[in-house]
Amino acid sequence: MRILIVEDEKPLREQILSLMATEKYACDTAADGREGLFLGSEYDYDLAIIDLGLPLLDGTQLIRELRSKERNFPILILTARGNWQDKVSGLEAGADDYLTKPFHPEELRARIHALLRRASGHASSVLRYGPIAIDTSAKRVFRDDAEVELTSFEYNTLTYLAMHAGKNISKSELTEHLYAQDYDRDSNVIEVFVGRLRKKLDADGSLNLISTQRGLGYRFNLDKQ
Amino acid sequence: MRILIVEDEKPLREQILSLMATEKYACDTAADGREGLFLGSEYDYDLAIIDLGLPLLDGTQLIRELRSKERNFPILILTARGNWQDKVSGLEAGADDYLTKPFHPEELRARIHALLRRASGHASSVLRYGPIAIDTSAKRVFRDDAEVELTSFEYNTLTYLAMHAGKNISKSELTEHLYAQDYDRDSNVIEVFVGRLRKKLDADGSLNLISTQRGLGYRFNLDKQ
DNA sequence: AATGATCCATGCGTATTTTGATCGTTGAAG
DNA sequence: CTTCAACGATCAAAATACGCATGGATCATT
Repeated sequence: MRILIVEDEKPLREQILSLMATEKYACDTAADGREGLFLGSEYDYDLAIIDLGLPLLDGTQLIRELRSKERNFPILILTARGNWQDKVSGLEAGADDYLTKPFHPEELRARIHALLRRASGHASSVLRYGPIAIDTSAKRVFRDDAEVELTSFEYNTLTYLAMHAGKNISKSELTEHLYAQDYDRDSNVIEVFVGRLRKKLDADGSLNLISTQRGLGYRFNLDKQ
Repeated sequence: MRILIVEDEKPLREQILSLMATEKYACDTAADGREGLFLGSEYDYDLAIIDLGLPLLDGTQLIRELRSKERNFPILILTARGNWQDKVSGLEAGADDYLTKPFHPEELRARIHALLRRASGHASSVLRYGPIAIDTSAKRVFRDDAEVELTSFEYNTLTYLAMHAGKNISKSELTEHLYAQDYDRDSNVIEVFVGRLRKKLDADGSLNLISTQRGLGYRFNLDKQ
């Protein structure tokens, strides 16, 4: 999951960033609205966290611009306490949720998790695909009720594919969502991780869990239940 | 599109209903929260419009119940003017947008459109041309509901032609769109791929899927639906 | 420092793409 | 009605690019 953080106050920005890091989300940051607009227009994020009080381009305006460009990833806005009008104008501009500063890290984590879950069209936090179950809140994976230990990249790769079950996902789409901005594109990490996932979750290949469409990408082949 | 309307005041309910009728949406109505819960649990709507002030079961509670039952169609809530707390608790319960009463019919229409559009953002965008279906987000192609496996160049050639259905597309236009700039022009790759597409998708030629306009290019002959 | 995770380089096998040779079609000119 | 030339279709072989496995290097975390 790739997240855009637009926050002008450095300490808060860093705090959010490190929180996101513990969750293993790939993050890009912007310190003002204009930079946020650039990044948000340029890349396909899974979620954006936007402070409403921003220099150069107001948060509300930023959201409006992003929405008018058909960027429709979920947006969580941060507002100063008690500033009802701001929240509402933010929501009106197209934000999906808000959080008042100061906030508990735990709460931010929960809201982001909820937004990501909803955005992917899954209501429950346990995704079932035949014998494979993914608990997205605990970040644990099971095959036939036995837990399969995955590393965080293996887990992220799997969930991204599973949340787009049936679709061909190109390697570049995977790298874009699993890694932050500056990532060396020509590498075969993705192949390696897909290989590991196949080995760990479908060693004998009987599930045909992840198939490769040469030139088009990978496809998670189990139906959601 | 099927829409659930939960509103206790009869005049307003009728007004919304007639507005929705002009939009050709199929609507069910409920006059209280309990009835709303029954309908919302029973049927799979594309959207629900819910007034927060409801008899028998509060709107917020209704939303919570629906969400807990994994009904995740978008929900638009109606609130009395200036009742900030209500909006927020409604959004918190799982609503997607809100509108304050009284409202302009035009505004309700716009918001519903926006919500439906957003909700369909995750549905796969399938282009249908008679018996041929192209799922552009999954990059998969079907003929008469059976999947046809295409290679990436075959797929790209097909989608380019299909997205310009009815028009003559010259071979040079195709090469320009399928290849990076400097491509060796005198080659018959395109002919080969068109041949493969015809064989895979219309082996007996009964569809006349892609016709050749000698000297001008190729034409995809099915109408978009 | 030790452990585990992630990343990178290599070589191999194979699906896909490209080529080139040949054959079929078309439409205009003789 | 033929002939001809230009264009497109087809096929199989050749070239290529792609993905995979593997093992070792690097990086992060403890």
